[in-house]
Amino acid sequence: MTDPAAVVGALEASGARLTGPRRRVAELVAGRTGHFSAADLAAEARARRLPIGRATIFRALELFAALRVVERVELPDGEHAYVACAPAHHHHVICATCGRSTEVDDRGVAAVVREVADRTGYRIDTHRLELYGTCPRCQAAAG
Amino acid sequence: MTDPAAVVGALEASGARLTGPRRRVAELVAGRTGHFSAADLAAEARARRLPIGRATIFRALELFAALRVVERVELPDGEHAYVACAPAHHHHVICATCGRSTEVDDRGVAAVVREVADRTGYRIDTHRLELYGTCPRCQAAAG
DNA sequence: ATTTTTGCAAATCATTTGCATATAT
DNA sequence: ATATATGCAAATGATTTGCAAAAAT
Repeated sequence: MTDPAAVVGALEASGARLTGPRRRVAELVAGRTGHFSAADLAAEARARRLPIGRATIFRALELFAALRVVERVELPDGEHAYVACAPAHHHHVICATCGRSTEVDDRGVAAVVREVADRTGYRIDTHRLELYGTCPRCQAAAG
Repeated sequence: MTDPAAVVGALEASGARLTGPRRRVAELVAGRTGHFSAADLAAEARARRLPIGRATIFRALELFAALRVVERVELPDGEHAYVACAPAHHHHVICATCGRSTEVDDRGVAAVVREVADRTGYRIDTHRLELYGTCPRCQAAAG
């Protein structure tokens, strides 16, 4: 549950046009707590009778990803999904039970990256860390 | 460039049947240094006139992934690919230029995972770390 | 003999694209 | 006005599936 305004703000800042469909996609994205697929958003749009074309959803998500207000992740089973996020480098922990995702800052990871670079001789430009588990709430529920 | 015998051995150990097509896929996989897609293997099979159906390649890769002799990764651009690997927990550094991949052990990552668990309250079951950069050879080539 | 695996072609699914129209600036 | 974004429907591309035939145990 992000603030839709954050997404809208990023759009304005980027110079991209603030259109109705994009606002609607932003709203759908902001309303999500966990990870979601393009198809999920399309289904919700259909259910809520929001006028947004399927292609537009893909294009909006691509744009949002470029603006870093959304991040594309791969779930452990190989499926593609997106999560809403703050525009800074970070990672996510994803709950396998409810799909909720929580952001994690870079602390510690940078050191790992440095060490890997030293040990392998690679120059490392990017990395991606995804963590999967059970969130506190689902642990309590299962408890 | 893995040993095809390693893949074959894993097959035997798992109780899966050791068939001609699977041997051939194992050989194709073993001959790869970097990451590859199912389509890459299919193309090579076609070129070398190895009799393997497209569906069988997908099925074999799925099996190998379950046996952990291959790992499915997502490249920075979102494409799916596979890399051959030893059946233990580890990560990969992938060269953005030549596609070569190098395995990295878990050192350091475990600590990061622990810290994230502490900070977020999640119980963390799995994680995936992918690193992208330029390998030593390509750095040298680029001058 | 029995069970698993294969190959093919058809089906499915996600994503992309062309293009004329509509909209934001 | 002008550039950009949209919607649709068609195209693409990857992966999956049904099913009868083939091969491994």
